[in-house]
Amino acid sequence: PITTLCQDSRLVVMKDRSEVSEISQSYLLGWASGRSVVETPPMPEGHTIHRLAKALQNSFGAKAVAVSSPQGRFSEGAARLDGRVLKRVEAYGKHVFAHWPDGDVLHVHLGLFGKVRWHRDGSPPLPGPNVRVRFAVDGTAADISGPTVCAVDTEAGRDAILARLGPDPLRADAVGAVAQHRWQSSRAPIGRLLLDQSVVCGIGNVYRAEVLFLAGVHPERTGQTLSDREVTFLWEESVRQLRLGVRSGRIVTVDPVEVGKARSRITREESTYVYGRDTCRRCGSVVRRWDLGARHIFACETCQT
DNA sequence: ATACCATGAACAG
DNA sequence: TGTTCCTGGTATC
Repeated sequence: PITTLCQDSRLVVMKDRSEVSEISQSYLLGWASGRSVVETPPMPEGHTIHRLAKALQNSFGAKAVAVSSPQGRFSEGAARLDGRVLKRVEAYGKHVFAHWPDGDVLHVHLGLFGKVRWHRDGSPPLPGPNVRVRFAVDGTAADISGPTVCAVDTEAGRDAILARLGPDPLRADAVGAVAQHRWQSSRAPIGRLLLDQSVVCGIGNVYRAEVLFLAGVHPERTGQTLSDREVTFLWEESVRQLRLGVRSGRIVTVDPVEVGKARSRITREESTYVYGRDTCRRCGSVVRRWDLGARHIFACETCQT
């Protein structure tokens, strides 16, 4: 049997490798090596980043952390932070900020390729050649590779980044009305506005397609044409979906009852109504796929008007 | 060995 | 709008 520790500390036991993909390909690693390894999904959206911040806080907060940069591209920053006590880790949208004494703030953005591998079995393996930064305390290590941003900043720098971000649906202090007002003031298509992190932050390409589907709104609709009811729904559904994502560690936007999976595992293919699909999970119509905002967008033109 | 693709975003013009 | 940067899994030769 293969035993793997999840990021949320659940222990999963699998019979063999074939069960790995059913449970979560990107979350469960280590079956080959016998190690307990957890990995963030590739191409993270806001929910993954909030989970990451919590995991870093839990494992390394209030501890003296060994910080290194095996890859070498963050050697200076690592040397600056190495051995110091990590105060607090927070997430805002898709950004992670790790706060250290004396106003140092490690800013990490995983971007499209960034990934975190956890080693919790007490003997972390040697880091791979692309590990930008490793956090290690006792037997636990977190390896960050491929981030688009990994830099030591200041508290003021962190504040400046927050200032150019829209409200984050996952933050308790988020003001949804700010995003709703921006949407209704814009002539840009709502499908573009949902990816614009200065309007609302944390939503990525999957949640964009799915939240628009759930609202019954076509991605090409101009922000200005959206009713109060529609923008309210879009915000509240973003909050709901992202929270579900934080809880489960994966994006599952379908209603399990609607798709007849109330009691069984929902596979990746079944987890969305339109994203990445050929046909609509609700009505069976052909899903249209095109480019919007330099990304693929998916929509059911029967369900979304 | 190589190509291609992806849940991101800054930047040039 | 197009280009660039970051990585690695899968498909194709």
